[in-house]
Amino acid sequence: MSEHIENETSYSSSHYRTPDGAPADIVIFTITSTERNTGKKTLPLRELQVLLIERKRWPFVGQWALPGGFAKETETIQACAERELEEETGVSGLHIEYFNVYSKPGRDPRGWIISHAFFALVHESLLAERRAADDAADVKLFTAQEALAMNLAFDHNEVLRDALERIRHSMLTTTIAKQFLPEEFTISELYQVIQTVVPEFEEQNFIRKITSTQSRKGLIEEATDQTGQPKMSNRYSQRAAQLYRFTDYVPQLSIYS
Amino acid sequence: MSEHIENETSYSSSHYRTPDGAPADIVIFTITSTERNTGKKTLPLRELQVLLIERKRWPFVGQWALPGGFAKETETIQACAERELEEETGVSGLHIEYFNVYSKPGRDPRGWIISHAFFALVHESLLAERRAADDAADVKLFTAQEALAMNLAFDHNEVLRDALERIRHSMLTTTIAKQFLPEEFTISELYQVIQTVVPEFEEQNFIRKITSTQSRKGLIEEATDQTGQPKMSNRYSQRAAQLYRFTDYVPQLSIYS
DNA sequence: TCAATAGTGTCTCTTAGACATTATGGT
DNA sequence: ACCATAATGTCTAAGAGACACTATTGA
Repeated sequence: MSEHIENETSYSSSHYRTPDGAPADIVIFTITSTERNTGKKTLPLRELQVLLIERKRWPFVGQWALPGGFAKETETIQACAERELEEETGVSGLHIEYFNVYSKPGRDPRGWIISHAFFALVHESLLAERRAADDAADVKLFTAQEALAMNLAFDHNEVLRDALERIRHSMLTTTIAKQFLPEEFTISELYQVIQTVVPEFEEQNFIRKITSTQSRKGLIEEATDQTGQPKMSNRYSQRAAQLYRFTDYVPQLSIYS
Repeated sequence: MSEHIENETSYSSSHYRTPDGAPADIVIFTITSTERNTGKKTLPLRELQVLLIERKRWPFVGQWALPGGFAKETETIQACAERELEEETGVSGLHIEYFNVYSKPGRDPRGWIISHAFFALVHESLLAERRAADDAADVKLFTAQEALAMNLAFDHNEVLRDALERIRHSMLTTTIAKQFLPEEFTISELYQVIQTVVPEFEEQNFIRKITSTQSRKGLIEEATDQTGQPKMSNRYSQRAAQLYRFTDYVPQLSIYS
């Protein structure tokens, strides 16, 4: 067997070129809801949005980019990403997930810089507050389609595309929908959130399938008040709708069963 | 909004500490089959194995580690991993997949070294040949359990644990089983491969579910010869078994439907 | 009373899940 | 004839999928 690179590259051989930085970039997703002003109560319009920042320094001055920053030697890449996310939202403990590394030579004019990409799912209320509190014009939400059509800095178009693919897959296979919903939500809200991220998603008998606790093994459960009475909401319609909450059940999928 | 790190860390500020290398480590999985020597034809014993190398240099001299090596400035991390995999197997074009980054401070005594972990799925024939052709004693296959119980170099125990979790999940949700199977295989072979990676997997009516093309949408199809006759195999039993092949159908899973 | 959302009835066909049973063919 | 593997029969209960239908209530 041939020598392994890791043996050849010993501690003393510092004549090898080393990277010029290890950044984390974050695709911050949120779903905004805007009221439709008909006379009647209606379901809001929901849109999948991405937070971008306008660059002020070389390289890519004036272009929009994903937020991010360089990791320090004393922290993990994940910690770096969490720190950046907190800087953008003012809140910690949000859902953040690593999804890919970007290392194409020349991707960053500043040198050999391998970027680590995360996506975060944030409830709109957090970003709305943040934007309101800030008067800088260089941070904005764009719809996913808008952002994809822009000419982003670095290879961020590719990063964003990959992130979208990932979130679409996760939306259908995990319970990340809860990141975009209040603790207690109606079936329509859940359905709308799924459709916002995955427009192709369509289930005629959605309410039936998801509430038939036998097959879904209790993915969601009815919300009740202290007296055990079912909690209802009429924020979107005259007729009140049952509120549900996610349980902690983690569904296991399989193509073979 | 506060300044972003990426703006503060401009091209000229090279006073920041930079990483000392960007390696890729590869968890090379294979499934070995060993004949049971009963008089009768039987299904072979299958085991999930991992390729490890014994380190010859500082750090962790004499300890077992995952194969890997440092990326060059002129290649992507993925290309580096593919190169390493080809060095181990002598073959290119194998299934290789990125799954995580490891960046805990101090994980590598040589410095600030952020490692990128891949897993590869290799048919046993490729590694068997390789081992036979090579007289070095520092490359070996271990069963997954053995490897996990060892004290591996760096944080490779953690990497291996994560890789195992990932491959177990992928085995049930994607068609990676085909990486461990010949082009045409029997239902028992497929079942055995799945069970080797995911011992908990048990389906009473496996053959029925997977061959009922209506629900599985033709995940696999019967292998036939030139005349359209079904191809059979009796390598594991007296009664010949139908051979199947994977189609290119990619199943879409959802917890909501 | 209408609009917009919430939810149920009903039907057919398919699938899940559990077990029992039959098929094959070399040693 | 036996054994290990391959495959089918049969039954029940549950679910998928399609569509029509009823329920609620503020403006």
